[in-house]
Amino acid sequence: MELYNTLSKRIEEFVPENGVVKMYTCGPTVYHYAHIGNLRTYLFEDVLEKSLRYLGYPVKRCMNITDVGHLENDSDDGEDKMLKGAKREGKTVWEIAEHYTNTFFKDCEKLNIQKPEIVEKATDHVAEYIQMIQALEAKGYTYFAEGNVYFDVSKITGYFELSGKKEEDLKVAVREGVSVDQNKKSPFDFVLWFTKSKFEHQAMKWESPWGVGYPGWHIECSAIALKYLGERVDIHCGGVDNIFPHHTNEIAQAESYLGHKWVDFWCHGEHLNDQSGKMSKSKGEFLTVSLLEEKGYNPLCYRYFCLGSHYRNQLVFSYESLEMASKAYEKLINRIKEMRSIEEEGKTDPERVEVYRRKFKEALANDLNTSNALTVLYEVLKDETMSNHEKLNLVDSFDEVLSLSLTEEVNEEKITIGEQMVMLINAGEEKEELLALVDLRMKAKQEKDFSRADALREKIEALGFLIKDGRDQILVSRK
RNA sequence: GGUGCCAUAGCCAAGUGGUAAGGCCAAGGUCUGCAACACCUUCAUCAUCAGUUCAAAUCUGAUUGGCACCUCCA
Repeated sequence: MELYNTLSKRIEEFVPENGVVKMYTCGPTVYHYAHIGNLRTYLFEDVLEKSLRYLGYPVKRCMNITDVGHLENDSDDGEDKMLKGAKREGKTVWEIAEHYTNTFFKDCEKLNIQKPEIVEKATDHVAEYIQMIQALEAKGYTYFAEGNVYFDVSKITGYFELSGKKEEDLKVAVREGVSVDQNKKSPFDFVLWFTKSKFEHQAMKWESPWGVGYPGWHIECSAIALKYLGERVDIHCGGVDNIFPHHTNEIAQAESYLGHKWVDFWCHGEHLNDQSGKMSKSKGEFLTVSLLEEKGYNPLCYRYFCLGSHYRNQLVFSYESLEMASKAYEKLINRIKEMRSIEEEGKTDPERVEVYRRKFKEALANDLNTSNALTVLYEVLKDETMSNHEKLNLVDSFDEVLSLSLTEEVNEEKITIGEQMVMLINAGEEKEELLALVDLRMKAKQEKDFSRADALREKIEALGFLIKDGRDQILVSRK
């Protein structure tokens, strides 16, 4: 598989160190709802994991839940995000963390994002952080100033490798609202452990050799990854914003701790933007999965929308685009549903099937070209030399990666009313009622009472079904 | 100020030197009592300029425009 590696800035052949791919993905900070931009990264990671499996690599994946408060910035005047969330909602930080962790996974579920095999909370690993920081301290990579333990960037080389920046080019505190921590020897030094809290009600704090406090915001991922995946990680993912400083600092501390290279591939997902730029929780409309649902969109439309683009391209969200994706997705689903309802004894050309399977794999193996993978899906649907049965086998197989719920079981039933064949798809409990309406409508049509027939069609639609007058049969399917 | 990414039809988007995939929309048509669905047909020379080459959307340089990163962030 070919994958873009942020470390080398190029596409490289990915080969796991030993058989199983050890994959670490930075998880959410659970202080608020995730917006669909946040979710785009998890979507990318989901597709990556599933693609690896599809291509034959077993995957062991770990993700953290950041439930410990991170400061809004590294200096003294930032606000603690968890605490801010708690204040906003009148809950304890622990309640906030639990609530938003749950909603995060619910959102993921709606987008068919599989929960990673290992999910670990930051607050459950304080002992590991302390142990790691102590080890770094013993090796001389840290210093203590004004109550906080800092990582000393000057002690290592290659600090800027991942970000591809030059130290002299980096401006400190260039963004508004970011101020410089005067205790640092170098502006790039970062906090490993805080003991100084200006928050009187700081709820999350722990005993440590440096005093009561809480961990810095880079140490958790490294420590959790080390504990569950061992000393070498094949792929470490996150959003592009994590490249600097989060992942940069992770490399610094983890490799200093280990004394050798830690992560082989760094993979980053680009952001979802709105028309004015990067989507954020504080600016513009707060686009959540629930909001999309409220507006009548199936969350999987959003998944389809993202799959149509490349994970390393910035993608601009607009309702127009979502609408397009939504239509395309519904069409796709209906087309496949219909295919399932039509029995067809076809001739088999195994080579043909293999060609598509190979093309699909090639698309994925080409740095996750999901857009082309979707094209292969459409090619399969269009292929006239294959039977529906074979096509559906491929569709089901592709959906292991695409996860667009293309494989949904169709409950079909053929019923003859008089001379007319009626095909019911997913009729469920409304079956009898539907049949009665279909029957009435047929009679109305025979009597050329079209206004009555139309009224009956509307009734059927009101029940949530579509009726199609085909040549050989009337098709009634759930919308 | 520094750095990086990007610019393909109304929209999304593939393409990485050999003459523009795919999807949505739109238009015309077949079917239909009408409609929906389905199906068929049509719909771009790739931001601009210059260069390299037998050949460029694809390489080089410049220009213009957009976005991002430079300690909240996916």
